[in-house]
Amino acid sequence: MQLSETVEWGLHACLALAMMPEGARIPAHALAEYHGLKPSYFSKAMQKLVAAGIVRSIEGRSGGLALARPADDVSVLHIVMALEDQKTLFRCTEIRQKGPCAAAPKHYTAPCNIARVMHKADAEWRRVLAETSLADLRKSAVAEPIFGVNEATQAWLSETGALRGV
Amino acid sequence: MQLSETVEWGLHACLALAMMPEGARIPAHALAEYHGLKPSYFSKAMQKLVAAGIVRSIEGRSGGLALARPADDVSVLHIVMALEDQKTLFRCTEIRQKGPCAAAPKHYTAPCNIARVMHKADAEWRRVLAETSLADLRKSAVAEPIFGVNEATQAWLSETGALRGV
DNA sequence: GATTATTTACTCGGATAGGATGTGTCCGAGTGGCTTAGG
DNA sequence: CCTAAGCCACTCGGACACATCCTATCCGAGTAAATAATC
Repeated sequence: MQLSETVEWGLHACLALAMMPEGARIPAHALAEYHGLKPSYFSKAMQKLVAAGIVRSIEGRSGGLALARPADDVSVLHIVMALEDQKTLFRCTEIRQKGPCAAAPKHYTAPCNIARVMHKADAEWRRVLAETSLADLRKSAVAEPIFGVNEATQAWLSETGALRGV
Repeated sequence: MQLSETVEWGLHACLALAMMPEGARIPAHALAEYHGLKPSYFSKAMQKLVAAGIVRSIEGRSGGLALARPADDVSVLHIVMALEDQKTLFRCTEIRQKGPCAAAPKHYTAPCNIARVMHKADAEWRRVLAETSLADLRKSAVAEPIFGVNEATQAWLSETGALRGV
């Protein structure tokens, strides 16, 4: 029942993309290496984000990945749902309509009280995730830098030449 | 990432147990048949609830299952967590500490902003589930009866003799 | 008739397969930049 | 020197294995009731 590990990857990757200057792009394998992740599987997660219209892929020799929309228009929920195939946490199979004592289907109009609670919790979960955008994450990330990481990142980017289109 | 189907089973089963008179018990296979579920796998879900101290199992010839605690002391969250092995939805593997640009571990004190958002959403999800107890579910279930189900249930119980210890 | 030992039917619980989903890897199609030949 | 064609390196995307967890099933250990034997 746990979220796929690619959710964490995708969130960190999107945050990194949001930190890049406008018009810049970075290859998927470089983004994976930067985060210490397996490039092959990481690219699969990126594919889902591309399919969802969150990330844009530039093909060709100096291609790479970039955000497809402004960071304000991408919420954490968008990313999570894209990577989890838009599935809800709880699924109601209407077992109350099964069994020897069930009534005719016409008598079941409203969802049962159990499904109501579960869906309410689900909605609250999504609400929190929808409240935070990539721009918010970028803002707090900038406000709370980790010692030396920014410098090391700049050096690594210029050293490897992973950043294109600047 | 979806919750196990046994979550729905366990919730409906616990609600059914909460509807029973004090001191009564019902065999697991009868509870499964009543809900139209596969008895063998259903019993596994019940085992988890027994291990969690939510359901009590009475052994022997006229044994069965019953709630181990008053319905007020069992929340929906308790049941869900028992069936999902107490796991959190999101798991942070601290990938920010990996990769070529990461700083020394001593510099990572607070959780990262991504983990904060995810855990906050997780907490809200749990909060909603913790707010509702089995007693609440029973109350609303009694207030919104489905046409004919109560009568059919009483008839089925006396016909099969599934209810013991009354 | 009451008590006790035995049988028996029925319960839960764990050990054991099968299937779906998440994880991991690889290679090919396609594109844009670089090289090079020509004007 | 400038232009244009061809080559090449590099990109993403999908096709292909492996592992883990969820799903499903069965059978055995153990218990309490029912039964039978005894006092």
